Amino acid sequence: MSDDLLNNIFDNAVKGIQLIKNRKMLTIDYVPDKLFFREEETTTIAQTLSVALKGSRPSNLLLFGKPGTGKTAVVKNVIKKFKEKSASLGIEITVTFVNAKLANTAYKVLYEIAEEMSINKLETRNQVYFTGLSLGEATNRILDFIKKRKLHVIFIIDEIDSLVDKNGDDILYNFTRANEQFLDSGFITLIGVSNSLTFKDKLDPRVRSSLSEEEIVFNPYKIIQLQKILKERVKLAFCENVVTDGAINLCAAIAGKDNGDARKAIDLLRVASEIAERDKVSQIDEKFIRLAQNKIEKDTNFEIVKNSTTHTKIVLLAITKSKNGNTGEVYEIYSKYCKSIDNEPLTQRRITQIISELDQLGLVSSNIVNQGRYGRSQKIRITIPINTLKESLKDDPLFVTLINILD
DNA sequence: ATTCCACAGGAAACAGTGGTCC
DNA sequence: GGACCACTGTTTCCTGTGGAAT
Repeated sequence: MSDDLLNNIFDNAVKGIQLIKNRKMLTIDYVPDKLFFREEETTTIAQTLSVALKGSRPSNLLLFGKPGTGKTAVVKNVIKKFKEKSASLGIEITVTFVNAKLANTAYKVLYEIAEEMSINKLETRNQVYFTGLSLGEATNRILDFIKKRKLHVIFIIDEIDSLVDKNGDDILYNFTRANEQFLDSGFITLIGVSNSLTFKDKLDPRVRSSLSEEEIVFNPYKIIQLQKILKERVKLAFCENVVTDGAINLCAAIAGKDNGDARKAIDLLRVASEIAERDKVSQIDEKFIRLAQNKIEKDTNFEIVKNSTTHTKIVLLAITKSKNGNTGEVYEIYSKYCKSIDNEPLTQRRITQIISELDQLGLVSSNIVNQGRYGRSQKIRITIPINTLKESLKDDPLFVTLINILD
């Protein structure tokens, strides 16, 4: 191997090291203390919890805000400090954190809570199994565990709106009601984190009044705040003068337009830095932010389509081939394609549902149009590039022949 | 004013799967 | 081993919708 080649490899490696000095600062979920600029909200949560501790009574909280507004990060940070302070006062606090979107059924939420409380490790009987128990039995086992050990518990339920939407508020009702029985020996505090302000309307009035004791709204970050957040991260993550002011401003502007999503801003910066590294460029400017934006969009769409079910993929093909884009026509084409690959078509009702799911994911756009005498339908059109669709279907053996219709 | 179209979308039920309990 | 439970994906049934046609 020639000296030149070796020199080249090591020079590039050094360049890479010079570009980013702390990768952790560019991961979305890593939120360093005091770097999310939510002093007011942090104070309110901390004060509410202090009151709970002083009075040894529950003090439920609801946090609202669009994705990427720092709700989860703030609450995790406050709870961490709260736990430390309580421990120094000799009070043990048990905290469970469950994301109701990931644990997407009521039972899974209970199971996650039980796991976080280590019920299955600490108990030899009355464990909360992965499945097989009724909701009531699982709830009772958790409550018995709390009662027996006189615990002070904080349940944090992230994306709580998703839990209520799908499963109603039974769990929340049981926990808020159970509290009345445990007040003498401990308390259960519920902290709900939600993306939707209107989800409260779906709650039982008793749950609502109890859960909404304190509500905190996280307004979307303004562009200027996003710039501040990015500048702090850049200072810690990159070497000096690697990221231009223009790049930071563009990142903030793009994320600012998208509901003030700080997560998106940081993600853009991370991907831009990866592209710059790959291209062996030592400075990140606006051009790389644009490239990152395109890459993120393309990658997301590609992954969604690739991991979709066969029927969803056929629906996407049918939409691309539909002239008018109305539901009837799409369904007709879809059925034809199904038969061509020996697949029994699903019902139109289910296809309507799939189209609406695709709409929510941003892969297609659909608008309801009323054509009077000619009925009411949707105008559906595909929003991702045909090439992305083709790429993501390429490796699916079922689509070997069907994919040719995209040419 | 009424009818009618072509659906949208909610609710309930069902089938199949994978688990626990007694 | 049968009763029971939860979950997912789906079907079936049904009501609602808004504007052109009559």
